Amino acid sequence: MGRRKKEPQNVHRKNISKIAEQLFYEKGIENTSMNDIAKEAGYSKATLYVYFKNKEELIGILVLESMQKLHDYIKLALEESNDTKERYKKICYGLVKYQEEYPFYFKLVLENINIDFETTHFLPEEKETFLIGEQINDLLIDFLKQGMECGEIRSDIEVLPAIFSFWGMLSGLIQIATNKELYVGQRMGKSKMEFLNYGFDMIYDSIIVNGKREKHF
Amino acid sequence: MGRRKKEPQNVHRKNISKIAEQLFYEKGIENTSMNDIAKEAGYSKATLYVYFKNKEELIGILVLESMQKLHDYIKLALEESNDTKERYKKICYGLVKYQEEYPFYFKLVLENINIDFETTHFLPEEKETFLIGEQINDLLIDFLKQGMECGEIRSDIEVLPAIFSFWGMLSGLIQIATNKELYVGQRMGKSKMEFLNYGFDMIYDSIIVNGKREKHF
Amino acid sequence: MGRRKKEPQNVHRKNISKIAEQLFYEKGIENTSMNDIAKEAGYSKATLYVYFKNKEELIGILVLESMQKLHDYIKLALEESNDTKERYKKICYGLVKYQEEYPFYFKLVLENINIDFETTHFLPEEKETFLIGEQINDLLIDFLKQGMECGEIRSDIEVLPAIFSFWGMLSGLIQIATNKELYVGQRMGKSKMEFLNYGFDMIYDSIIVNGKREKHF
Amino acid sequence: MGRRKKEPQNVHRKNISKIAEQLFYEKGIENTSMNDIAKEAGYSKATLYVYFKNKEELIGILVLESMQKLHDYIKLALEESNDTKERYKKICYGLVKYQEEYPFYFKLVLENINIDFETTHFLPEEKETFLIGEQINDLLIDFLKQGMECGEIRSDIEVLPAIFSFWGMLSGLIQIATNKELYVGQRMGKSKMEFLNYGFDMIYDSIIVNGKREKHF
DNA sequence: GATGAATGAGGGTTCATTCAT
DNA sequence: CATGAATGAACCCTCATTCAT
Repeated sequence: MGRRKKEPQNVHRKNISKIAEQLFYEKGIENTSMNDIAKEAGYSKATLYVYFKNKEELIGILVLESMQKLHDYIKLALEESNDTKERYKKICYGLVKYQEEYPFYFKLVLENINIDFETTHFLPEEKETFLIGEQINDLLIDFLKQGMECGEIRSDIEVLPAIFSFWGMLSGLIQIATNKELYVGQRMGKSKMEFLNYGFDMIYDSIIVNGKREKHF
Repeated sequence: MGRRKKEPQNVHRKNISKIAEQLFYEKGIENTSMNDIAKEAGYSKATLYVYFKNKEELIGILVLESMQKLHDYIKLALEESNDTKERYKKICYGLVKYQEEYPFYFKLVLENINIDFETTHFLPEEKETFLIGEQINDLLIDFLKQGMECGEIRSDIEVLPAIFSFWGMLSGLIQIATNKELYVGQRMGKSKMEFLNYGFDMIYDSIIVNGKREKHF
Repeated sequence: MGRRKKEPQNVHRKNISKIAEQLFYEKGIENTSMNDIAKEAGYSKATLYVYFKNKEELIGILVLESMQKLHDYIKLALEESNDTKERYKKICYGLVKYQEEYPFYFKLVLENINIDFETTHFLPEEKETFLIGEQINDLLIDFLKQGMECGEIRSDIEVLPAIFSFWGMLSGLIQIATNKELYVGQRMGKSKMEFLNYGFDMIYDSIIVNGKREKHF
Repeated sequence: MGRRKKEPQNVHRKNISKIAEQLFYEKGIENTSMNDIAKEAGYSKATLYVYFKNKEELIGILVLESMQKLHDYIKLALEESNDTKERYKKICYGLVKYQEEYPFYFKLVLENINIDFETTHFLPEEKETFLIGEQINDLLIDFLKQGMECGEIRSDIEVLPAIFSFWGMLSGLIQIATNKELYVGQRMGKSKMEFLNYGFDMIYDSIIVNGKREKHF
């Protein structure tokens, strides 16, 4: 293969990380070799190491980028509306969009937000990752508080536990919706989005004030 | 080393899979080599291949066993009480117990229940795994239906979607409770179990009939 | 290639280390890959790792073995005679023999005897290597002391510095005799052994009591 | 980065070889990559290949340079005095100085002087290296002959063998003094230089005429 | 002349698996 | 049945070197 056209560094990094993300998602990190990534991306194995110090850094950067994206999605969702339920749904959709765009990151992020608290050794990227995770939490805390202030959300809710429960439930829901999309379609006659909406509403019901629950569907 | 005492096949399989399970838990599947398992279990590496066709089969069987345990836990949970909320909580605790006992498979199972619909190639164990998954679903469907019949659970609920939502939410919750146990403790002053109870109650609230919600905590 | 005949472990280790020694000597440690060794020895690369934990261990064991051999040669030399000069020459010949039999070790050993004093981290082999090095020193110290007692060797000599000077001179001499064998032959008309004897005598002259020097050659 | 100022070729070669020399010393030739050299010297990796055909040539030139230095040291030593012992000691100190300045090449040179006789392939630099080696020999031959003429050095000595023995002994001595500096200090209470002087005197004793030996120390 | 970019070849090491016994 | 022994294939990573600009 001939030499590559001169392109800005960044293009190559993007090329590579894009492919890496794909392969990591499809086969798992451990089962994706640098060789695989190189071949699939059309570079030489050695070239990967020109753009990334090692596999670890490649992963770290992937996670970091994805966290940033996730943060942006949620921030945007909250800015688009003032109505609590609408904002909630927008957040959910943001999460779904994120999951669809960065399926691999999705899994990773869920496993990593804040977890670094327990770790003593931080790579530079990991530190940043942790910070963005905190920012996302702050965004959600604000959302919840505002919902409570305007009387839409139950005031007996504890903010932090609720946020974390949210995270767990929503991500679990999205995960299952993705993994079993076909099954859901065949057995329930629901599209992934329909199923998700059902679940999102279930979750919302759990936090709104008593009188506001609607009959679903 | 001399030959091993003649013991029923099954004993050896159990010995091996027990150790494997342990190691998989401690170090992850990818980071546990057949060598590790053999050494720890006190067999020769080659002997592992007498009892298991390959690593994949070993894993498959482990997953299968764990699914069976999960099924048993849930079945037991449902038999222990007739009160809907109690049964619900018992199911949740069963899940937690399962997660603690088979932390490693927890994720695997979540990704595997039913998903095989989409797969063309089935190992024998995978087929069984799938069947047990179905049985678990059936158990939960019955639970939900009975809850609706006795007027505790909202009747406007669609059974199948609700079950799957449950799965997603509960597993997501448990996952996060486990991954962030330390964080939860430090920032919320809650133990893992306290946090989980909070979340379980949130979820339950979403399915019970309107008037029955209690103030939490 | 078919499977290997069953031979005692030790045979394989010897096979491998023999070849390794050869290659290390010919091309240097750094320029000899495990692959080279494997190919030359007729084993698969992976097989090397059955018999040696890694390259480092292979080297370490090589050094250790060679030190042992050296020790034995010197011990033998000292036991063969009681005459100081004879013993001295026997030691020299022992060194030469050792150099010819283990040319690679020769270099290594010279660089390693005692040097580990300066190192903080010891591999098990390194410790042993060091100990054998000390034993060799002790042998030589005894020899020198006995020579002084019987009035053959100058009594104004400081034992330890003399031993170390010996080491340096003798090994340097042998090294050059080996490296420049051809040159020595062509330019001096001397065989390697003749040249060495010349040098050995020079060195001996420096330690004997004044009146005993002979005219050389 | 902008282009480099136009400077005479030679400056760049010096810059590079200076750094290379340093790194080779610190980490060894094998463990010093062209990358390391380039970075440390502030050039691009590719630029190194503008000034040196390859790593081998870079090393060759370094060796050559060092040989030249050694030659100069010895020449200077001989010019500084007419007294045989003084000249001898000056030569020794010249060698020590050389070893300290070019520790890494010391070994290389010892292995390479004249050895190329046996080699069929000569790089241009290697040829020169060989010639300087010869010149050094000539210097020493003259020294020895003059010492014999003035009655200080034993006349029964064969010049060429003695020279080579010298080389071997002195270099061996210096090598050991360097490798075991710490050990020598701890066990003998001697500085490297004290130890070396001891050894140098021992060697000198072996070539002077019988009556002139002094009691040492 | 100087360099950014790229790479083929190879480094040590591990692993799941096989086969003769 | 159980295993010691062996290995092909793969893994992450590094390096000297080249080439278009």
